[in-house]
Order: sequence, then C-alpha cells, then structure tokens
Amino acid sequence: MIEMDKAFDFKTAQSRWYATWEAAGTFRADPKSPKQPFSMSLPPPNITGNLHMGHALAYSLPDVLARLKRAQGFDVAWIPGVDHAGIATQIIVERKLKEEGTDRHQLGRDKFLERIWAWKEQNQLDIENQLRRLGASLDWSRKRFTMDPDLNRAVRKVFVEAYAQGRIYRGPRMIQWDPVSRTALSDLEVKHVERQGKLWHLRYPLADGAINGVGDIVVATTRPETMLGDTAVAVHPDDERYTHLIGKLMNHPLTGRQIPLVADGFVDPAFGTGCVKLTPAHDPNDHAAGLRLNLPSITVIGFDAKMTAEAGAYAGLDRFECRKKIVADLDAGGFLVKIEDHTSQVAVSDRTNAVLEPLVSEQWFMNVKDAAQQALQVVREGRITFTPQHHVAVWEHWLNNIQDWCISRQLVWGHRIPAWTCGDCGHLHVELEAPIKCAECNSTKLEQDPDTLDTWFSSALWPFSILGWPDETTDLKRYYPNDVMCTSYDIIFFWVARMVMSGLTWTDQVPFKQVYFNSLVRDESGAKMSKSKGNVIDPLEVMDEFGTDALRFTLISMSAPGTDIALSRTKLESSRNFCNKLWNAARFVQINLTDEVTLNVEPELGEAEFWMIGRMRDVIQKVTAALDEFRFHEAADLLYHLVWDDFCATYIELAKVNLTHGTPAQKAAILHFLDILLRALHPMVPFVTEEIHEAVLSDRLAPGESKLLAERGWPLDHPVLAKQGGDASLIPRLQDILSAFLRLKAENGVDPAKRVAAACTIIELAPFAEALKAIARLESVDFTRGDLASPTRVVGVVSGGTIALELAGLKDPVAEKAKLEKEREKLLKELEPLRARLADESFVTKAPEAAVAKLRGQAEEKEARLDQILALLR
RNA sequence: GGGCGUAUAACUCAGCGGUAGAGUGCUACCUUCACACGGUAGAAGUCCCAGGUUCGAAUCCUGGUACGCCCA
Repeated sequence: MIEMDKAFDFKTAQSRWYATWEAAGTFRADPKSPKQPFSMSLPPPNITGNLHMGHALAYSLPDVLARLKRAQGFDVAWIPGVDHAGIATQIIVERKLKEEGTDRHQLGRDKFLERIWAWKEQNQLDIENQLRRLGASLDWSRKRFTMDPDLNRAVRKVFVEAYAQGRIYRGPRMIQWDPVSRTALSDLEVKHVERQGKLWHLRYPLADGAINGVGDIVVATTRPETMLGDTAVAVHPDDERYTHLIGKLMNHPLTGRQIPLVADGFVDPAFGTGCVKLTPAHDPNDHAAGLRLNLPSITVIGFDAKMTAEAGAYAGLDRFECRKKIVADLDAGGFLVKIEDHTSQVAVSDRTNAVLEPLVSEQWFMNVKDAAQQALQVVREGRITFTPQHHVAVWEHWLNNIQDWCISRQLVWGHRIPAWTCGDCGHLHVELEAPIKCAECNSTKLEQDPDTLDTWFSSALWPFSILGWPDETTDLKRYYPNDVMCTSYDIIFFWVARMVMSGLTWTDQVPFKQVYFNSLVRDESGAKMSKSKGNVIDPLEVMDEFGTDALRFTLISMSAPGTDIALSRTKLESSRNFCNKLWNAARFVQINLTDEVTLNVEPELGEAEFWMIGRMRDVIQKVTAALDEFRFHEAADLLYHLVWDDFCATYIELAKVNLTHGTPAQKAAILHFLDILLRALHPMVPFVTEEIHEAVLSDRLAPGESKLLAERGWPLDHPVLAKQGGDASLIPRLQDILSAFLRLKAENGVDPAKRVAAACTIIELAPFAEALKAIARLESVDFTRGDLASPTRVVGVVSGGTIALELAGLKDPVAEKAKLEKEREKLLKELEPLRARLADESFVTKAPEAAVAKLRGQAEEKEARLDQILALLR
C-alpha cells in the first residue's frame, strides 16, 4: 500500500501524472470509436510567449469540459497548436539580431527566416510543456502550427479563391503604417491612446489681400509637420463665419503654394477656429475629404517616418524633429498665432506602441461585408450561442460597421502572399502554386509579392484547417464544426468574428456551436496585470508554490461569467487548503481500510450513508447542469462544500465509528463515496485526485476498470447514487443539536474537552448517541421526552426540542435566565415581520401558495421555539 | 461622442422577485487518535443613491453617481 503523507505533495504529483496520461493515450481522439464526438480547438498561444495567467484561465476552463465530456463517454478531440504571431515574433528575433550587431537586411530574407524558424522550434517546445504542466488534456498527436505546410495550403486556397471571387483585391488605400516594424496594420491593431499635446493656431494669409478687414485664415492643428502636404483649408459649409470666404485662395506660409478654402461637412466648427488644414496624404479624414473634393494629395512623410523630398527644405528630417523646426520657422515668420495645451487621441501600434502614420500605400484587402452579415445572422438565429450573452451587443455593433480588412503585412515572417507579377508585361498572377511562366506573355521573369499575410488570416481558418481542410478528411467530417470554443473576449473581433466569417464562407458551416468567453485575470485590487506595473502573477511560480490544482481550482471557482477575476494569494491558499483537505480525508479513509474492502463489496448503508448519498446525488446533478451552462464557479463552489462540509465535517465524523471498527461492508460505503467524489472533482483538480486514486483506489477497483482516474466515468449514474432510504431529516437535526451542545458549552464557559452528562428530548436521534458523545464530548446522553429543566442543568432550545447539559457546579441560573431572555427577544424580533406578513390579507391571497406555506413553516418553527423558551422561563 | 459592464460584510466575490451568503481576515477558545494548509463558537452588511412596478425589490424598470472596459 502506498503511504500517504500528512500533507499533499503537489510537486511530485503534478510532475508524474501528465506523462502517464499522455503515454496511455488518454487524451487521444479516436475517429473510429462508436462514441459521440465532442470537439474543441485550442486557441493557439503565440510562440513568442510564456504561459501567462490569461492562458492559465483560458486553458483550465476548457480542460474541465474536455475531462468532463471524456468521463461522460464522449470521444473528445481537443486539438492543440501554436500561432506564428507574425509581428510579435519578427520583433523579438529582430531585437536579438540587433544585440548581435546585425539586422535582417544584412542577413537577407532567407537567412532571417532560418533564424526565426530555429527560434520558433525552441519556444514552441517551451509553451507546449507549459500547457502540459497546467494539465491541459490535449490530443498532442493532432497538434498543429499555423505555418505547417497543410495549413499554408489552406491559406493559399482561401486567398486564391477569394481573389477569383473578388473578395480579395489589391490597391492603393490609406492605411495605418507602423514606422517601427515597417508594415501596414489593420484597424484592429490600432490602439487609441490619450496624449498630452498642443494645438497650434497658424495663420494662412489670403492670396488676394484682406476681405472685410480679414487678411488671413487661422487654422488649428495638432500636427503642424503635415502642413507641407496641405492642399486646402476646410470649414463647415454652414459655418457663417467663413461662408463668404469659401473658394478664396491662400498662400501657404511655408511652401508658397496657393491653396483654396473649401467646405466639407466633416469639419467640426467647435474645434479650434473652425478651420482645419487639409492634408489628404496624411490623415484619414482629410484623405476622404480630398477624394470627395477632388484635391491633390502630396506625400511629405515617408515609410521611414522621415520627411520626403516633397518636404523641400525639411526633407530627411524625422517627423517630430520637423515639427519643432516648422513651429520655430512659423513663429519667426509671424505665422504662429498661439499654442494651446490639448489632449488628443493618438493612434499607436498595438504591438510596438509606435505612433502610427496614416499613409497611402499599395496593399491587399479583403471585403468581408457579406460574410459579416452571415456572421450576424447565425448568432441571431442561435446557431452559435455566446456565454455571457451580453457580448452579442458588441458583436452586432462591430460587424454592422465592418470595414475592408487590410491583410498584407510588410513582414518576412508569415504566410507569403501567393501573387506573382510578370517582370515583362506586368500581369498579376494569383495562383495556388508558383507559375513557371507568365500566362499572358510567356515571360519567366515572375516575381512573388514580398509581403506576408496578417497573422489572423491563418488563425481565421484554424478550426477547420487543423482538421485537414480543404481535404474531406475523417477528422474534418467527425470533429467539425467544433462543439465549443473557449476564448477571451478581448479577441472577439480579431479571432472569433473572423473564424465565424471564414467558416461560413469556406465550409458553409458555423465553425463551432457555442462560444464561452472567459474573463480577464487581474491582480487582487482589480488592476490589469502589466509588466510596467509590476503586478504580474506568473502562473508557473504559482504552480510551484501552491500547486497546479490550487491554481486551477482558484481560476475555476472565480469564473463567474461576465466579471473579471481578481486573483489573490488568499484565494490561492484557500484552494491549496481545499486540495489538502481532500487529501487528508482520503488518507483517513485509506488508513482504516483493510485489504478485503474494495469497490466490489456491496456497501452497507445506514442513515448517515443515505444522507451522504442524497447530498452527493443532489450536488453532482447540479454540478453537471452548471458545467453544461458554463457556470464553472457554481460547480466549483458546490463541490467545495460537498467535500468540506458534507463529506469531511459531517459524514466522516458520523462514520468514524464504522470506519475504525466497522465491517468491510460498512467501510465499502465510504470507499464508494470517495470514489464518487474523486471522479466528480477530477476535471477541476486532476493531479491531486489522480494521486489519491492511485493510493487508495487503484488496488480496489472493479474488474475492467481503468487504473487511471482520468479514464474513469462521470459519477452521475453511479449505482450507489441511486440508492434511496432512511429519514432525510435526521442528519440535519443531528447537526443542529450537535452545534447546540457545543454552543451551550461555549456559552457557559465549559472546556470543550470536558465530558459532561447531557440530555435531549428528540428521541429519534437516540441511535446516534455514540456519535454525539464523541463529537460533542459528552459523558452520556439521556434521551427522554420529559421536562429537562432542573437546578443542576443548563438548558437550550433547538428545532423540535430541548437539550440540556448537567453542570451542577458551573451553572449560573441568573446568566442562564438572561440568555434565555435574550433569545426570547431575538425570536420575537424575528417573528414580528413574519406575523405581520401572514396577517396581511393581500399577501396571503396574492402570493403563490408555496411562498405562503414556506413562510408559515418558518413562523411555526419559531413559535414553537418561543413556546419552549417561555416554558423554561416560567 | 456611442456602447457594454460593475457597485452586496474589513478584503475578494457569489446570489439576481419571497426578506442576505461564501472564501479570506477579525475575536475567543481548542495541538481531540485525517488534516493547525485543522477544529469549535462568535462579531460584522441603510445589498451605491433617488423614484417607480409589485402583496413583496439587493434582485425588475427609470433616472442619477462612481469605477472599469470596448468602439469612434
């Protein structure tokens, strides 16, 4: 027999079991199995990352589902993988090159890619092993990487077909340019941050001299450096201050160019002076206005964020340096009217935090308007459900306002765009495979587009590409659509929306039926974890300090849908203590077992057993229902109290006599209960339960049962749970009087360990005399219907009777009377609203019968207690 | 500017039409033969504010206030 230590050694347990499960193939899906399939795709973590607390949560919750479904008899396919994370990865490897004194341009595209692949191999292993440490029951035989050859094939197929259908097109458009990573970004990768800046008021002189005494137009701008590209000044058409000047020309203060005053509705008359300069090449609003008004566009800032040749004297300057110089020059020239402080929203890159430059550039785009409508439809129709539901509102808003998606990136790391341009005739070929020669002119001078696709382009295909799409594979037929997608709500647009759109477009099916959005994990004061704040809690450290099970249980029990999680040490301690409690309960059971006690022995059931069975049946039913609806916190809470309060505090205490001196049949009952509890808890705390299972149960199983708890069934239909019998009210009443005895002792200053004689009027509990004596430390218990009041006894009132302790020397009649009077007052106070409500005609007639009956029951109970107190006081 | 969410015990949070709960902390006591990562008893709350609906509201509705997040 394996000896169990006094405290659960989680370190040993969590390093042993994963390898065992993996070797046994416990988590491997089997398409040939007669079982019903249940499938999920792991949101692929970036290869750049270490496991952080967000992952720990996002992967613990689906693991609960995967383990539950496996236990319920499903063929579970939970498929892992990692994401190549285009920008993030390239930034990291480029940083490494910089440390080595080189860069990607020196290295060249091919060598640079080699470096990234090498780095990826190592990092992928790290993150995969971290997932194993977390206990995530993934089918590693099906693991994927977003840049695997067959996933690349899926990407190319989608690109080529979408191009043929006109969904994908190329063209010059204004995009957000990240000058640090030197790539275009999609709107979603742009973050708007509030920055303290200035508002410069600049004078643009009217070319034909003053009109009505007004010699110039004053514009307000937050970006003076772009004025070199101004091709107009705009006002609101209804702004009466300026209507008479519309169409007049101005002299540009720096370039000397003449530009007109134009009117356009986008101008906010309340902003600054009501006049804004128009720079179509460097501002999205100006760009749109420029197109509407047919204005020329002059690009003065380049892709390196430096001023171009068009900037004349300022050419070559960094954009922010240029700003300073321009302001100084304007000031010197008398064109600077004033400078105000101004907070403005600055667009920065989500990844690099670089201030973005809106630039017109040749990029690839995807029109997703139709797909968006379909995505809206399937959610409205309930073909995909969201938990929590309130995310539907955001979903609706975003998809209804969706813009074309800029999918090309000027990066090396990613899926290369399958487009080739003919060097001779300029024809564009979008093909699955590299063409040998130009179909138009037979030239062999074909050059592939150097750009790669947005990382999310391949992620969007994840649920079906990992199953072998576009081939009609066995896996695709069986595991697609996925049943559940568990992910974070912060990537609802980046990922979830795009998966739904591409799933509908390319497979004509929803990619998954239910989406569960997990919360974000915050620190204990509710602040977002960030490296700069220094409040990051590392899940790897937590697993070392408190155990993986404690971490998982904490995250699960705090996962109430819709609220973020404030992770705290105390909560982790509490979960660790819970695992230890379970461990010790099992240890106590194990110590008292003899070899002949096995799960094959028909258990002998008494009152306590029937009560415990009832509790387990009730709780496990509720847990099953809660997990079905993603109410993880509720499931965890129910099991916590089932183990701690019902099994440990109540049942084991009552069963101690049987456990230590009972027959094998009596002990078998306890063994069955432990078996049921372990199976119910395993999805949440797999390591401690598997460890206990090995120590206590693996030698006592029925023939044919797996020795691995991870392979055993969900206990809901366990035959022992179906047993009925006994008087369900007995144990709660016993608990009540136990507590009352202890309270009487405490109130009267009796040492809890001191054994005193006791009496009780509830004679139905006489069979529990031994347990009562042991738990409440009583000398004896006299069960009698008679009056317990006596000069030597202190008396207490419980539900349905009275109890007494023989305290000859210790009794203080005055204090006792005072206590009873106090209780009488308390009862009267509690009864007051009850009596009032029951006397209320409208309540009794209008409220549902059950509500009235319940209240009446409560009132009767209290009245009875009051009667007993009054009798004792007489 | 628009949208979403949250306000409940000292702290972190459940509950979301029948009259308030958990974990932690706090107070007192207990090293009792599974567990001090334990046990027993106890104190602790105008359920953010103001209206409304209802026999009845922490719970539903309306309007505030505060905080958080998302979008523009």
